[in-house]
Amino acid sequence: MASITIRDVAKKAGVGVGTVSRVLNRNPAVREATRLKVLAAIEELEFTPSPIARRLSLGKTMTVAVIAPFFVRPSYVERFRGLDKVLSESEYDFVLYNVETTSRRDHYFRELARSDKVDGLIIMSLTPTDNTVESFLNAGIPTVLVDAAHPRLSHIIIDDCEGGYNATKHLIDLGHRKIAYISDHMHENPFNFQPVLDRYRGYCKALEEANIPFRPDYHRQGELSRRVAKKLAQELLTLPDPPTAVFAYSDTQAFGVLRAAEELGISVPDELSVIGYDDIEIAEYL
Amino acid sequence: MASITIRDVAKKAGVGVGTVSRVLNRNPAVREATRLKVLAAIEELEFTPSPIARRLSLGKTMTVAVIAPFFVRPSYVERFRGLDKVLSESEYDFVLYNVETTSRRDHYFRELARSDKVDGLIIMSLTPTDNTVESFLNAGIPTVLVDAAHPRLSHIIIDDCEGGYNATKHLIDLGHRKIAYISDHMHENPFNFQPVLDRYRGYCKALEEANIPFRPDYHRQGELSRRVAKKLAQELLTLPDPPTAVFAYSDTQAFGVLRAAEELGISVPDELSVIGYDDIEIAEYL
DNA sequence: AGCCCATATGGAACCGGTTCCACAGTTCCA
DNA sequence: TGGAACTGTGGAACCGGTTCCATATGGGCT
Repeated sequence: MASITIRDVAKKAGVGVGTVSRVLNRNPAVREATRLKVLAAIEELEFTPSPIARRLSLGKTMTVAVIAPFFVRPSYVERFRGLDKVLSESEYDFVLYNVETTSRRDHYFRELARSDKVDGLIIMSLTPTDNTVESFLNAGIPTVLVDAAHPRLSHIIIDDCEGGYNATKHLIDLGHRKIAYISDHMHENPFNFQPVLDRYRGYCKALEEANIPFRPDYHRQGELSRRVAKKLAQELLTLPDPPTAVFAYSDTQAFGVLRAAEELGISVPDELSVIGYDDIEIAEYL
Repeated sequence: MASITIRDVAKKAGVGVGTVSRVLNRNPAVREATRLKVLAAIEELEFTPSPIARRLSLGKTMTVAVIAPFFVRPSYVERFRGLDKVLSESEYDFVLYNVETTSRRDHYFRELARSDKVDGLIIMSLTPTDNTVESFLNAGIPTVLVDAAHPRLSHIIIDDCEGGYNATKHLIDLGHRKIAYISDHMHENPFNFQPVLDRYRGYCKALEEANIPFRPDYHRQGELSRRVAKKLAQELLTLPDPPTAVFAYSDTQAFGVLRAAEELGISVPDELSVIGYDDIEIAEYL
């Protein structure tokens, strides 16, 4: 309650505030005897330093922000686990900013470009504009993009074009020629998700290499949900000339495809090959 | 960068710092003309107030902490979405503390009992000791438990005993008498998860009411994973007198049961009834 | 003994807000 | 016309740390 400050400790230990601060920060220029006196006072008063005051005088926030769209999706959750693992061993907190609309995204981008709001920024699957990037750089905030790229920022990306290519190639190698692709929306794609475009490019490239003409009726787009994917798969599988294989943009959608096949009495993998993407934990069920 | 403070604004607008602060806080005791002068200066200098300094002088942290075990599990992720929805509309940030070991839990409990670390605390599925609760109350930190209870704290719980009862009763009503239960570990249960014990009690209660004797060989415990649940289900289904229905503690485990049944060529639901718990999103696939 | 330097320590100033007290300027009524 | 009451405003003090400068102390060297 009535909080105990470094000054109380200093008084009790009969030293100056600077000395207490040095003890707290493990500054070696403190005589052992003094250090013990201070530690005893800290112990006795049950003093713990105020992180906020520390942040103010240090000019650091000890906070890393993570901006991610749709953070309930399994592939993000897995990444958070990794972040947590590293950050929980450090002094840093991590604050999650979930983005579900472009206005929310822009809001956070503006907000966090304040140099004193966060010390570091991890942005997932969102590509900031040049102006926004400029504002991060000006504010001196280290920023890393994951699943997105920008020439002036560090980034980690998956080669989704290669991934889409490999998935499609695999189906071709299995002997398929009629390969459909169910993807997320490519054009009304509010965040310009790079992976959506890349996997599609990979799909086209693999077809082209195998001299299989691209069939627009084999490419369906829809919201990233099992329900919608199931509907799209039904459309595909009831075409006069249905595909023999389906490449799904995400594992979630692959489940929808499986469900549709099941309902239509089409056996997987005997009559239809299905391939997903992401390898979320539940995928093991397949 | 060279950050702009409220004093710079005050000088530029030709007013005192108190007035600038009042404008920022929408204090009505400021004459309109003055307010406009201040706003113009703010605009011109591109001033944005430092949240940390604000927190220090306010003595509030504007932060809500959420402590949860195994936050990658779908049922938690769904809850975070709800938290995010509310908090993102407020001025508060939310910081996630993931607990995977008891030492981590105790660490956070100790750490966060500092009155100046967070303004509020949400604890999921973990039951703090009386001493810990005392420390939260002393520090004046509003605390809410979710999926756990304590006489001195607000809490939200699911009646897991009732849930376990209903699930089991449903199977009994379908005509089953040989009902197995696959649960999480009940005794080497590091966090004393209440639901684990309650669902079990509900299961026993339903059996008892129907005069079905409890059979220890029908109750298997194991780690909360599909893989382990599958193994346990295999054991159950290959008993000399196998159950005709399985109640799984979680949906994740129910998937394991389905997988085991499939591999053994046992058809669900014709030859075996399976019921899960939680209704995570993927469960719809069933 | 006298001087210099290294080491330890005290404490004021600072980080950038908020708050509260004091005071100036108006308004209003006796 | 004097003064009480009210409104707006300036700015010092404060929140609780860190940092840096000044000073005290002690040892080693000539």
